[in-house]
Amino acid sequence: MRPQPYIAMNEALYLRNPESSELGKKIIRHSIELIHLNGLEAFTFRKLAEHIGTTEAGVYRYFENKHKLLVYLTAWYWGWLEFQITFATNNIQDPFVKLEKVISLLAAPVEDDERTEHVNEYMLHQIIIEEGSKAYMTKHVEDDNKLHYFKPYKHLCAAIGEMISQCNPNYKYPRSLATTIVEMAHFQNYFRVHLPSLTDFGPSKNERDVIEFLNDLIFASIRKK
Amino acid sequence: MRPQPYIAMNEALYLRNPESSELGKKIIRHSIELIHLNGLEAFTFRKLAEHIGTTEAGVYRYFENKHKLLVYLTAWYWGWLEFQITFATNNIQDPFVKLEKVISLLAAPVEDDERTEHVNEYMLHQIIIEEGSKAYMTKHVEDDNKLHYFKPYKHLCAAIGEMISQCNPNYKYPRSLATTIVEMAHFQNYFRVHLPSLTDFGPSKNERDVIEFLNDLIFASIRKK
DNA sequence: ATAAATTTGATAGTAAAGCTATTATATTTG
DNA sequence: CAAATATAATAGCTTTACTATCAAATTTAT
Repeated sequence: MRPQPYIAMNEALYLRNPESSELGKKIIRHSIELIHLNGLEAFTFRKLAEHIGTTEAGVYRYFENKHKLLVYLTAWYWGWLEFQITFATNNIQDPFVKLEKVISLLAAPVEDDERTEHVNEYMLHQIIIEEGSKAYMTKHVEDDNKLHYFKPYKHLCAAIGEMISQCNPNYKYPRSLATTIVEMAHFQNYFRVHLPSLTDFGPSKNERDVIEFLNDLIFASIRKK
Repeated sequence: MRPQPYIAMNEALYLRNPESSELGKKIIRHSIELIHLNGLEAFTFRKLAEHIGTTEAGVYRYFENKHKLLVYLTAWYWGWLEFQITFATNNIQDPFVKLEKVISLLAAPVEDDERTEHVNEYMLHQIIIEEGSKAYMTKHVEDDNKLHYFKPYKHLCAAIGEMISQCNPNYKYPRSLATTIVEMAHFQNYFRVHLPSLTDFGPSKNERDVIEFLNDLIFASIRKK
């Protein structure tokens, strides 16, 4: 019996809660579809509105601009993923096994979670890989950070850092290693697909290779000494 | 006696070679200044033209659009950095020492290279940290890749991968580890400055911490077994 | 069941970004 | 000095990003 995931969202990210109405849920569902299909650059509120069958002004009533919508989607994703991780590692005692599980969940393909009607997690995962870092790679990161936009991401990284410290309390860089795991889970998969010569995974290979690489990298550091 | 660095640029990146005229060099110099100051998002050819004292159309004669200009700047940076690395590791025999030097060059602050009149490498380095991944995180990566836009980046990563293999011919992921070094040298510095809670480097700490983290991470993997 | 409140749709409009074209004037080069 | 090339000046067009207004529809509270 898998419980219904509840993702608490920062209210500063939206003008009207998209989960509270049909139009709002449509905005989420179709923005994921459109960004997944054409990328963030080509995505506009006008195109989204046309796609949904509403008006531009209608979308603007929910989100101030497309950057906030992207941050909303990334925050949602990290919240959802931490929920998955918590659930999947709940009854694992060994922190090494726990961490291995986390690496798998980060680097393996994500399947659509049917419990969340209006969010396609498969597509959202792809969006996070391709556009996720743009959420915080801006001149206004600091402001956004003060408004706690990145809390779910930071919370997840902190949790992973905790696991690392449990594996080896003397390891000096648990948080930096945690962000390395998270970022590299995505970057290596991105390179594997789009710029394969930057990786050691042939074109025919799959995500297992990325997971093996990360396991090798991370546990060599943690186990050392 | 440091030799004059010559950075060979892919001609597909520009309409007119910016190095071939005064206006062209001004475009490079001032776009670096403006992107460094306000970020890529706020940067437009109109503002650049005003800043230089020319017209928008004048800028468009050199670069098709701001994405190609960004790719040009990143390609230039990676070309310049590989030149620095080649020069700095030229008479080092030990591949471990070589790799350590590379990590330093990647993660330490960059000073302006006075041999290059129209490029401020300090600012350009900051731009690469903050905007660099946007050069290949697009829906048209594959097309851009076919036109060899990312050659300098890939060439540098390949060279680092070579060094890793020299350190340990049995290490299975030299190229993925190379991209991990390059990306993390930038990401950890970005997080250190803008989202410090994602790292283990306090706010007062400097780039040395990032270098130590990377050395610890990389050599644990390579030396293993 | 109906009045009040809220949500949505339709329409309009503005400023800036992104890009192209044309012609005149400098400047360089042959 | 003529020819070729580079730059400046101006204009214009489409799209993006965003705001405002008002009417119609739907929900909710009494």
